[in-house]
Amino acid sequence: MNDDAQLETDLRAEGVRVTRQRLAILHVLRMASDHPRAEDILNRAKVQDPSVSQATVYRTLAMLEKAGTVLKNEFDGAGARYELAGGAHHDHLIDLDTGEVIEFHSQKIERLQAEIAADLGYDIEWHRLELYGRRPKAR
Amino acid sequence: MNDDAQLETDLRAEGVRVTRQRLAILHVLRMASDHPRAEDILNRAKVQDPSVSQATVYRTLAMLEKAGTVLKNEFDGAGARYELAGGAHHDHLIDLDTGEVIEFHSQKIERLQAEIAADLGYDIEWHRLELYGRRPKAR
DNA sequence: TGACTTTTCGCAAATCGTTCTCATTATCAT
DNA sequence: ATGATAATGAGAACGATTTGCGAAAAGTCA
Repeated sequence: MNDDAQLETDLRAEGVRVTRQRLAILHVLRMASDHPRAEDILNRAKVQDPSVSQATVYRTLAMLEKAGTVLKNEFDGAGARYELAGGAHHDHLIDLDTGEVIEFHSQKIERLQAEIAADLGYDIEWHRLELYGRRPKAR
Repeated sequence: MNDDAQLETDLRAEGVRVTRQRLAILHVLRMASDHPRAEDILNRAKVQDPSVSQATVYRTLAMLEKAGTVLKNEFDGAGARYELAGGAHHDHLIDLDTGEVIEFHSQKIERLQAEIAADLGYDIEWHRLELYGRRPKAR
């Protein structure tokens, strides 16, 4: 149901112009099961519409991020990696050997974070929790 | 006891040449109670030794990081911020209004992280936990 | 559909923090 | 002191991202 046509409708609802390039980028994000970088998104979008440019990818991602449609992750090393928002909140575990990104969520940790911040006199606006590890070699 | 002279001794022990610039940078780190950026470190080090250059600051920080003497934090926005290692492990809470960095530690969260990773079949190599918040305005 | 206004686009140049090159200088064991 | 070698300063180079600008599309209204 939340197909490309739906995404298009959502864009219009926000008074944003629907362009071929934007649809191509959104399509890429919808299809992605990994957490692609801007460069990956550009390459994949070009398959659908060769006219998409780097600048447009960045501009569109920034715009979608502000709109809350995509999440921008700045993991360790290289550039940012993106994912479509929409699901439930989650944190990430990055496989140091493969670069694979695994999503997880812990209500307990979230609660503890809020407690800690409260004790220090703060309200959390957002947080970043990333675990970097490797799968132990079979022995 | 862990004064500049001590730091110098440590450097020599690792077979590293002790230069004026390196001592100046280490001195800055020792005096810093905040989490300065490379640029701040450069400016402060220049007070003690005007000959220190940007390149040397980065080279020295990279070297000290590898040696485990300093910790490099890549918080949201701008560039990396550094701190002398040596204390106990801790995570950070960044004040979104002032940029101030507050350190905290939670054994419970650490434990939960390890559990989660284990459940997913991973050993954590390191992690990054940052809380971004603001002090609620008095009302 | 055509004429018009506004947004978006592609391209190339500009940023920004950081890293590298390389000729010169400083450190340290002798 | 002297040489072998490592470290330095200045500036160019880098990689990811952003921006300025004239051209090309999208949305509007008749």
